[in-house]
Amino acid sequence: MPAARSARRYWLVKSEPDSFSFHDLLAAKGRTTCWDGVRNYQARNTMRDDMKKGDLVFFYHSSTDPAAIVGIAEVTREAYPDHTALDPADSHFDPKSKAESPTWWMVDLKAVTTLAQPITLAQLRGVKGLEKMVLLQKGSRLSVQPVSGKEWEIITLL
DNA sequence: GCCAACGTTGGC
DNA sequence: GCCAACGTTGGC
Repeated sequence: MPAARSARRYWLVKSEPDSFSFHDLLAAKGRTTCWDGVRNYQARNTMRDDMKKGDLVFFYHSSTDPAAIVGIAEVTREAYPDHTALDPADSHFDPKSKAESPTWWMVDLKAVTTLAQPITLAQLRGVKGLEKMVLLQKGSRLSVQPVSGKEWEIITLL
């Protein structure tokens, strides 16, 4: 038997809906996609080291009006190498990444729930208890980020 | 479209 | 190791 897993953790991923929307995730095979193309080390570390199968993820639409959390997804596969970094034809190609020692990693995400009503960024900014949420920090642009258990509870109860 | 904030790169 | 220059993110 594997050791008892630690408590489920919570995350938030950003996507520009013009590139890949929550609707696109719902339409994907198995409602699942690999979260490729992340090229930020902090976000990479989160995916490679911290996101575990069964963790839940807010799916956030950025650079759109209004920016908002639109759905919930689940981690269904833990970190594996991001193949797009090794493909010269891919826009996310990174010549410094090697197959034998990948620089970039990704997880699989599966759509779980569409929010009946998107929760907008402006709305989140007014919610007590979310003052320290990474998403709401000035200048925050991390595309894969942690959400505390308390923050998750507050938001899902809105 | 603007631009502030941020991460990365590269010269020194 | 510093830091200016650059490219990107993402709200507005």
